[in-house]
Amino acid sequence: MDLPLSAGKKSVTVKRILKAAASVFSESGFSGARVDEIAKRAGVNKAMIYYHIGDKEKLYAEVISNVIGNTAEMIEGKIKDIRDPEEKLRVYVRTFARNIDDNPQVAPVMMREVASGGKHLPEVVARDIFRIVNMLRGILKEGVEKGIFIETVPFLIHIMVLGAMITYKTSAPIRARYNWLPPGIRRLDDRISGNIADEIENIILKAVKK
Amino acid sequence: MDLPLSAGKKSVTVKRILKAAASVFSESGFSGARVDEIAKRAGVNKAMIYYHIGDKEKLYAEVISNVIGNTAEMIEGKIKDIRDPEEKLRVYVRTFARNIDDNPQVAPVMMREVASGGKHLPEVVARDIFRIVNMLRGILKEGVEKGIFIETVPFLIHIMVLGAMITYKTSAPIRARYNWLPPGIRRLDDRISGNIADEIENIILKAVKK
Amino acid sequence: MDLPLSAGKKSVTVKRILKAAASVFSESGFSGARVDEIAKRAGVNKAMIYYHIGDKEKLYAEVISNVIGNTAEMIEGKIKDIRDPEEKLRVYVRTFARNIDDNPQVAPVMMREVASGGKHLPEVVARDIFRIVNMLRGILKEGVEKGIFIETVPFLIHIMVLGAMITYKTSAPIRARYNWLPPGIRRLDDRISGNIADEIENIILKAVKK
Amino acid sequence: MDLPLSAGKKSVTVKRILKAAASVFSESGFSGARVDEIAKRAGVNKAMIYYHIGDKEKLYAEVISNVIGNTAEMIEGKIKDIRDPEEKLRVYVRTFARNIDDNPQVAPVMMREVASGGKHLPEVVARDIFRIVNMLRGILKEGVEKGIFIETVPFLIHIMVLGAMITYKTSAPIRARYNWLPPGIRRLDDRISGNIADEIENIILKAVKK
DNA sequence: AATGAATGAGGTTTCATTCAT
DNA sequence: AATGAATGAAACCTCATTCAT
Repeated sequence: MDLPLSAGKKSVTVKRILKAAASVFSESGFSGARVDEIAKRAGVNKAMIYYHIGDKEKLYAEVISNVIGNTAEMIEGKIKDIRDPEEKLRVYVRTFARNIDDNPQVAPVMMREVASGGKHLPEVVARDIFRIVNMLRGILKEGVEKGIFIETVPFLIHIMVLGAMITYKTSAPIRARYNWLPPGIRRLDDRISGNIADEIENIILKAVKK
Repeated sequence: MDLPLSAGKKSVTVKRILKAAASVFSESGFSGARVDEIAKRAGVNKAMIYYHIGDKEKLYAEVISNVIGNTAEMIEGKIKDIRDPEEKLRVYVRTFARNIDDNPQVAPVMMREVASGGKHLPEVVARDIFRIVNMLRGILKEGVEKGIFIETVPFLIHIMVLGAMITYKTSAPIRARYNWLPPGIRRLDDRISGNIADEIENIILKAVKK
Repeated sequence: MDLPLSAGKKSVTVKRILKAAASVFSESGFSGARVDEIAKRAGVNKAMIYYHIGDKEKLYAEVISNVIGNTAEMIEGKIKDIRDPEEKLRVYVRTFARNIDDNPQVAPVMMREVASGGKHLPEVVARDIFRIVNMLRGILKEGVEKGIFIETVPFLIHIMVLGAMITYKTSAPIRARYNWLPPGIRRLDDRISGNIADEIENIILKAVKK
Repeated sequence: MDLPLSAGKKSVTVKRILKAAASVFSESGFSGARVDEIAKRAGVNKAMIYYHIGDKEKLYAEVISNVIGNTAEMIEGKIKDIRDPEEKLRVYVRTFARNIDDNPQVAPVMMREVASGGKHLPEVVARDIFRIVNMLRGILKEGVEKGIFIETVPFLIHIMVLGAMITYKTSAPIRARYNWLPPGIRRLDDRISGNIADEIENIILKAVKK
């Protein structure tokens, strides 16, 4: 499945800059990122970043949009043909997991963005996220109406899924570092899709189902 | 109940520095934080930071230890006199929530620390966190043995609780910003203790109970 | 004859930085030198020093290499075509003197470097100095074999020539300062080449000859 | 033989400060020396330095006077009862050597002082040094009159002795560092008194004698 | 006399941004 | 579109000196 990062008719230079920027920002955050490092990884001259994109803030905004925008549409696509609310909820969780796995920058970037109070979050992206929560509300509501789900707070369910996933994902390097950790924690894969997503799916569904 | 931030026989100056540092680091992260700003908020000459504590890295490590260390002991204290695993689990969740509410730096600092792959996480603190997960494992295991819980992955349960709470907490300012958000999301209090913690408690227990 | 300071294909900016650095370091030593002052004298933005060369230590090492490296080769060139050991020794002394006169930074930089136990002396430069002593040993040995010199300790001879010259040279400003000094001391030129070098030459040769 | 460093009725604290200062200044020079380090080595509180002595410049001046002042008198004492100019000259050299050996700070401090153009040299000390040169002139003149010495430039002779000795002495740690140096250079003791002083003595006398 | 804490000026280094080519 | 060099502001850190006790 293709990922939205660097889509469209961007020049190859711009694409490389954005890709490099995404990786540097995701590793170091906005203030920790160095424009020099981004240019180096992109294999382009630093001045090109300013020429093609703009200053650091502009660049960051661009990255954010690429990395955590456009998720809603993707999930919507996956869900629209499904009837059963339970199955919809399962796909919702799974798609989320897939997205986080396939775009390794999503989790750290989002975490930092949240931690900083969304200081750099473009409103477009906020709206996109809201659309996702809304979608979930629709699923849950439908389930309640059909008598298979109990009443819950959709936003909380969303936060639990999202929070668990990004925390799980980003904690992988930390867990890998300490060899005194038991295998049950340390060896857990850093992929969410698969076992972890399944487990989350089950927990959420058990919590939500009548 | 007293909170661990700046306990012990530290001089008043050191306490003020650590407090100021905690707030600045939690707002801006390591690279975003300005030593000048920390000194200013502490009402202290900048050189005093170096005199009493050391450089920025050392200061950050100190803050981390103060902010997210010593949580294990606190939770253990709350739980040790309880018999019933279900009640233990509930108290576990509630205590966690209380801690996050009372120490507003915990959530953002921890998120960023996780997002950066624990680059600055002192091992002591990592061990402390592990102790917490271990405690949870004990609770869940006891519940399984007593026939009231189903088998689950303790670390995942921990991550769901933790992830949900810190994400919920830190997302408050973002949610507050957009007035096009429905009250159900926007007006949700930024406190976790109370409704939110209750809801999380219920979800987790429903997911875990036979 | 061209002097080694700032030779090669260095950019004009780098050359200016190194020249300014040499003069400031030779006046004030490593700790006393101010990067600001070096930038100012070089007519260059301070950041350029870091861009082109590196930090203060690196800059100092570069200066040391330029200032007191490459002396051996120069002396070797002057001596290789001479047969007579006595004449060789005379040229050795004279060339040394010329070098110290023409590169006013040599003497103070070397003195301070020695005084500090060679804390910043790059090994390359140490080897270069050793080569010089070795050359002198060759000359003295040849003289002994030809029956015109007595046995001496080459390193000591070297130290006497070198020590006398750099001490003489650097003491000039001090001598000039006190007008109660007799002309025989005070007015002595600060140039070594000429009278002073002749005198040293004669003393050394008288001491060494059978 | 007692050395002049910290003589008189100075309090024990002052003595310790001056001793510590001498060692730090001799290792690091004026700008490189840290008042903190001096206080630490003296085992006294930093403020005491200002209370008892004054600022860094004052402290340095004090050290200089103690370290390289009072040499003239000592040499005069050693020489005054000797008749023979040749023997006088030998004792002159030997006493110098002893002084440098016994006061390890003399050589580096003097070198740096010379290298910096005597920026911090108190005039008293300059006069003391002049007295030494004058003494040497007397010896040489006497020798010439008695028909045993040839005409030489006294200051140059002085510089050769002094320069050789302090350069030899301070170069010891550098020579010790490089194990590729031949034993003839590397293993040479760092003491001057004895072999080295003898050799210098002989060279100078051979150069000076008719 | 002595101490630990405090101060402010200034030093080194970094970094986003722009310029000239 | 692209580059290497340049800039200035600001960040971090140090250090001589002084203060309060």
